[in-house]
Amino acid sequence: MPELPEVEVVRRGLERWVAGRTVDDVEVLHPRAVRRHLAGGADFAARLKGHRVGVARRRGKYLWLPLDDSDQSVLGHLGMSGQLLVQPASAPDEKHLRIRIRFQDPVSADASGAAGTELRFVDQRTFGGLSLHDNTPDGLPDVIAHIARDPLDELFDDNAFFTALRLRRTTVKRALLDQSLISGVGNIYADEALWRAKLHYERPTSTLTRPKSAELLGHVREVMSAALAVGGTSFDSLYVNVNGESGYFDRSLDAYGREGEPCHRCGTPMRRRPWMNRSSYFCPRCQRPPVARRHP
DNA sequence: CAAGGCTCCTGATAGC
DNA sequence: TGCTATCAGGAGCCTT
Repeated sequence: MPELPEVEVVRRGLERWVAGRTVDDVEVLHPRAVRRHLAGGADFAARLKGHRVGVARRRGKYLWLPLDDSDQSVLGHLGMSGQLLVQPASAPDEKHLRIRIRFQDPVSADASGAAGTELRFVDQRTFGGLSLHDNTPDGLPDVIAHIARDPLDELFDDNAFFTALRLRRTTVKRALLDQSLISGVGNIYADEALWRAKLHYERPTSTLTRPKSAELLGHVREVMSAALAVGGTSFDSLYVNVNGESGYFDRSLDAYGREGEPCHRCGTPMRRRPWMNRSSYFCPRCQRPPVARRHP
């Protein structure tokens, strides 16, 4: 389940292996993988062919490849189970291969070592996909203009985030997952940051003090930076990075997936609660539920 | 307009 | 054994 750190690992892989290469041919093997490209798979393939791709960029969980010679970008989202793999063209197709992008490689071997490889979008659950979009003046694909900057973005506005939290009538975990407020945080790192901050997931955002909000944001940054340092998290065989390597940050998770196991701070068995058609993991002692107020 | 719920999808696993 | 139910969940879209 790729969140910001995993997507950043993929972005770096794309920068290393794909930047500067020219698209030779595109095969769309599953229509759902291009469903955000409204003109369809054939149009997507035709429009990409012959274009040179630039350095991959990322905002939150979205990443995109700017096309050097146009004002458009190939936008990608990994969804639940998406992978972008750089594979030798001779490698057998993956079971869930959805899109293949071949490049025009020089006949003579170049220094990058990328010659002879192709980019593959593999996705079991088909929540992810690729699509082509016009860029905004900021160089952002237009369809993600509503996505907030992520907490590792140096232009992320901490004060605006605190103000928004105070004004929202919602709970803290919903706010962390709201990509228009702060992007890149998913269910796993939300639970991790809330555990570190000793905050219950249903705490109303309007009751957070500025220092507590700052502390929470600091924990979000720390947990993401730690994950990035080890190459992202992997919980099953579905997620691997751009070169097919699994991450291993899951060994150091404190909350997510630890139902019944002792809290790493106080030893109390961790709990899991159904929440928004998914799960929230928390320590019932360290993360006390908010006290209901009769007249808010 | 903000907030919250629904839905898309496949495969692993549990339970009967 | 083989079927069904449940769970994993990002984010667009719809309703309230």
